[in-house]
Amino acid sequence: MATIKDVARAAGVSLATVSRVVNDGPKVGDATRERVKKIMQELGYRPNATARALVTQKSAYLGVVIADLQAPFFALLAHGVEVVTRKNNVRILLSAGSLEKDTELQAIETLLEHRVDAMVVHSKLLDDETLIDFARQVPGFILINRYIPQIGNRCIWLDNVAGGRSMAQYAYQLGHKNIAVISSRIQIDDPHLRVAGIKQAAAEAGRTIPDSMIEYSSPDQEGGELATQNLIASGQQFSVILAYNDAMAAGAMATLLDHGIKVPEEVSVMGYDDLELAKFCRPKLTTLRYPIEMMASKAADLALRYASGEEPGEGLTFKYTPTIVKRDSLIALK
Amino acid sequence: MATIKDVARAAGVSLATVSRVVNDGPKVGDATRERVKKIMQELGYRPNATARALVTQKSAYLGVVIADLQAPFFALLAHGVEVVTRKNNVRILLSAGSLEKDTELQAIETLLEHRVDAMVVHSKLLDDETLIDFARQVPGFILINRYIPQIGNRCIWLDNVAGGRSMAQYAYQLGHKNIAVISSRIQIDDPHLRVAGIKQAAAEAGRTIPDSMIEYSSPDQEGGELATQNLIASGQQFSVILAYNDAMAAGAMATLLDHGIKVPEEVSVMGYDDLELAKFCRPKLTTLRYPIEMMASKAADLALRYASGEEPGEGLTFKYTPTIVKRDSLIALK
DNA sequence: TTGTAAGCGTTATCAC
DNA sequence: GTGATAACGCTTACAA
Repeated sequence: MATIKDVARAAGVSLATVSRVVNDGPKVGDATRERVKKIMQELGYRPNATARALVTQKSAYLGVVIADLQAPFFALLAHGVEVVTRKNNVRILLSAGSLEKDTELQAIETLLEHRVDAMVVHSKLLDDETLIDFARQVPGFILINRYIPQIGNRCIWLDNVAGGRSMAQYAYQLGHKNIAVISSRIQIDDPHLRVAGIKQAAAEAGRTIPDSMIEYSSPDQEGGELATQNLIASGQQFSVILAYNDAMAAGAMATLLDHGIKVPEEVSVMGYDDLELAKFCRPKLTTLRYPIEMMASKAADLALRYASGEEPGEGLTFKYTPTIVKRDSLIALK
Repeated sequence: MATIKDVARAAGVSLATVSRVVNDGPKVGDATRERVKKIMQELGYRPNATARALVTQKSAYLGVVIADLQAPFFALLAHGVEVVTRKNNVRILLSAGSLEKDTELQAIETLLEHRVDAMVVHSKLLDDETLIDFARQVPGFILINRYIPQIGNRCIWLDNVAGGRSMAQYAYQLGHKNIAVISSRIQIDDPHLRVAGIKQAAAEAGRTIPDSMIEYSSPDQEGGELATQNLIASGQQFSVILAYNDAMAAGAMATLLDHGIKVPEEVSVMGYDDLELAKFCRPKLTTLRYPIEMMASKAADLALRYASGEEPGEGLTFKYTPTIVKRDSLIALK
């Protein structure tokens, strides 16, 4: 592939001049400029971004660390980032960490070796300390879906307690008394926070949710089915199931239906995330909207700005609160 | 950030020695190796991948060009690539092209400026010529979802004609006589090829599908709804709708149901893609499986191998054929 | 086993 | 306006 040297030679000018032309620099004669441009065209010259990054000390890369592109949730996250990188003429360097501590660390380290200017990191397994450390090293380091007080202005996160709380509040408000919960057994904070929110709302309503009404399972459709089977088998009475996410909710609905229990007439179901499937399953899922795409865009925007020298505001915080999306799977209790 | 120089100085050795340690090179004394490693640790040294790429002339990047991470189809494609890159310790550089000719070109050019070793490109708008040109320039250039004979061994593609054909064959086989089609109005080849396949099967069955039974609309749920409304409004008789993709099929089912037409008892519906939503919508969608993830993995694998010098076999071809996934939306006509 | 030095393709600081 | 030339951080012959 042709280099700047080849172009210079062919055009009979110096490297410096070609460089100026490439970068639309000032102080180049019109005639020279045209000539050089023509030669670049002919030679199919493409400036080497790697070399450029080396000398300018900025890569124009934004690193993204997520678990797995297969999950629609992460795909949406990545898309939110992509939209703003495209606008800023920055490239995305992708690292999937597949929900293991070492892999997550590895993913971040690799990105750093590639000297990304900025990064948007989704990490649930690394310790606060490690993450704080990275944040101190890299100005453009932004955490998404996690809040660490010491680096609060580098965190974009969803208030999961508020989320759980508003789910339960809504159910109580519609007259439901016996709430069942199907949560995730994955060892991260989110499930606990959401359940805590639910319990808080129960307490505020002068009620309690017994532990026997809370099932933990894998956070997918199958997990939702299993959890719901357990709930039904236990013989307990409930008029609504609050799910950890939309997939589990869909699984719950399928299982209820299989048992001849009408949704939402006999038992209502509520999801969490508002992914595409919430609109496609039947009945359409009433759920909590997780504005992950918007949050990811915000994260990318912030990462890029901090990377280019902007100082993070002191007490700044970027907390998002999920909102209820009313569809057909949750109705008032008669 | 510490450089190799800093490490060398602190360890009292030369650059070369440090470099050898970093690369697990041979001929380094054990004592020296340990000392250098310790210093690297202390200094938090991270080899600069950019500099390394410059001198070795290989970036360890694989570029991916897709339209938009928001679409589950493309997310799956990206995931298929990611799985392979992770295994090969290669990084993904992502470029979204959002279905515009210039943007697609731009995306490829940018990737080339970053000197990706390999690339997996989804391009529907660029001319054959342009693409052939890129393929000749870059050994690791692989096209996905498109077939260009001149560079057949660089193409991973789905046989859309066979796809359309098997949809219609299956419908005829189940006793359906009047087939309606809802296709995509996007100006790419795929819709035409699929419709051609459908017509071919019709001809083979001694039937024809009048143009009035083929509706073109946007390839999403809304488009499916619109197309189906038109079909119903036209007053024509049909017992099955073959859709361009799952989203349109879901839209069709919704509209049929809204009109009090039972699916599949009165009208059957068949999708194309087998995305997640096919399992979540009700009735569950009978559809054609598009093994995009597997195809993407194959593409990445191939790209990486060609990039590292392996010669593309001469007559090699990588054609995939979609298979029918039987669920609940399509039944035999009584 | 270790060190020296050239060079990868750029940009940027000086001169002229 | 244009041209030398020194970096940028690393790898890799070639010497020692």
